[in-house]
Amino acid sequence: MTRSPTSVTRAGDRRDPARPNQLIAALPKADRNRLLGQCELVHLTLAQVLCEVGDTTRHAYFPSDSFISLLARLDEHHELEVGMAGSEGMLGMQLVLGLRRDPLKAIVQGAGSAWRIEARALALELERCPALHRRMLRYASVLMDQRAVSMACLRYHEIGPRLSRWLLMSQDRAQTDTLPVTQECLAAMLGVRRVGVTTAAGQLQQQGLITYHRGRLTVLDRAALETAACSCYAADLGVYSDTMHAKAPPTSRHRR
Amino acid sequence: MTRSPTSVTRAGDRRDPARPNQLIAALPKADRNRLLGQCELVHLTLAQVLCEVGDTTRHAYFPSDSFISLLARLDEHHELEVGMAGSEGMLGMQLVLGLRRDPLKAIVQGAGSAWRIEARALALELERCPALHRRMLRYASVLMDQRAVSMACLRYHEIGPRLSRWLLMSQDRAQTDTLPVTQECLAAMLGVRRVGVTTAAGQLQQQGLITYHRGRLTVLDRAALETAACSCYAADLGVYSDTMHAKAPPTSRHRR
DNA sequence: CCATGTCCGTACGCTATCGAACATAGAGAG
DNA sequence: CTCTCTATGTTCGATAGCGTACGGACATGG
Repeated sequence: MTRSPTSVTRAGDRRDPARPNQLIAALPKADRNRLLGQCELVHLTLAQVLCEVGDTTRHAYFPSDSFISLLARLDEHHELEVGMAGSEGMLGMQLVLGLRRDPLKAIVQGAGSAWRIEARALALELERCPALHRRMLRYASVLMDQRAVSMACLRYHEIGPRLSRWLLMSQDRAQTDTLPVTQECLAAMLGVRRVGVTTAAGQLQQQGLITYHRGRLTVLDRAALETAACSCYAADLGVYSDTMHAKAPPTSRHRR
Repeated sequence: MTRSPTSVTRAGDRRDPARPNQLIAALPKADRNRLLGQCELVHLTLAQVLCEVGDTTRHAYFPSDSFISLLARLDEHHELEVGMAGSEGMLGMQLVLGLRRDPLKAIVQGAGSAWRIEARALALELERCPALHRRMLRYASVLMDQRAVSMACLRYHEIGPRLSRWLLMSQDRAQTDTLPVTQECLAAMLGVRRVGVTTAAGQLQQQGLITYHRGRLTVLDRAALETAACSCYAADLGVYSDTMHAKAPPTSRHRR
């Protein structure tokens, strides 16, 4: 069950093999090791469903080179991605907030490995380690703020820029230029028709920013893609950076 | 600065004069009184701006019979309501999460009173009172989940049902049938044109569900309005109820 | 009583997107 | 090698909502 954190990295793909989860990596060494000692390393396969709305949460996941999409469902035909979790984040925030009911559907969008910890073990660690708890709560704040940004984005931005943003966010988390996504899949994430994706992606391809073929999409010109994306991509990064690196306010620690 | 919590209720309007803030009311009596002792009662006036994005948070607010809209801004002309806070909630969640930067713009949508506590005092109380902290974190979870619901709603539901939902949510928080809102204001909240509101509200009025005139909108048939609203209204209530009343998971308290 | 500003109704052209359907072609299985 | 499935491209009409603009009704205050 518990493995040494050094047995963690996996060879065989073109990603940075030493990439840790950023929520864990920045912890004090003792806390980090104790937490990792409670985790097991699991491999997440593409399209794997990690949880459905209403499930009882068994584990939290800290992706290293995998990443996960969080989906809200209205009904059969209407679902929408409301967030992503890669090495910068986690799945299972509800545990940090004291709850054990999965609020969203989670599917693996990028195959790879992740640290998995049991709900109970995480709860114990959170009690035991204030630094961990503080860091997770900051990430909760990031999630809320990013969700607000995404709401405005969803309302006011068009498919092309939103698609570009999605590709950039995915590329950041997948750490690879080639993403295994079909247009059908992209349409579901963005909450638009596949035809809309065909049009938008076709334009990006014509401009030489991306290329794709039967479920393999490759980013060719990342800089140009950043220009094509809406401002929400940069906003998201800014929120993460500002929030996670903000100075602690007075009395949020016993001394400062 | 500190006032007796019994000086709190105000006469002179048609709302339930004894309505407390629900986040505070359910606390153990000692904790509740200590918290209220740190609060001051303030009157919030319609359209008052409580904070802008990026401000340093000075206070948290616990509305009693007032309520507040939370707005995300992309630019001058594009803003969007991403949440509401009435007696069921609070403004200033970032303080609970260990941050002092306002993530959203907050404006008073329904005049009335609220308890206000200084950022530092709240932080101290949160450390001192685990029950308070737990309860606030649950509310954080509610906010996240409701935001996910609202995202899907924004994407897939039409103006009419969304308007109906907004009116119901406002009525719940205002505790009155008549709301002081113009169509211009509704349009800004929903992220649509005023003309779109004119059409949708006109239909609701024709059907006898509401009536309005120059900035005063009255709900006539609440039951019918609930039918006209999208499912997200009920979903929101369900999320709040389920989350706030959920049993604590194992080890989220030292004993259970 | 008039002037001004706010609020609401209506109208016009336009576009992004929808929903559905059909055609083509590559990839994988047998 | 063929067959089948999946991914992609294309087309069609329909529509909800956009941006803009104008006019009328009403309230307020001098």
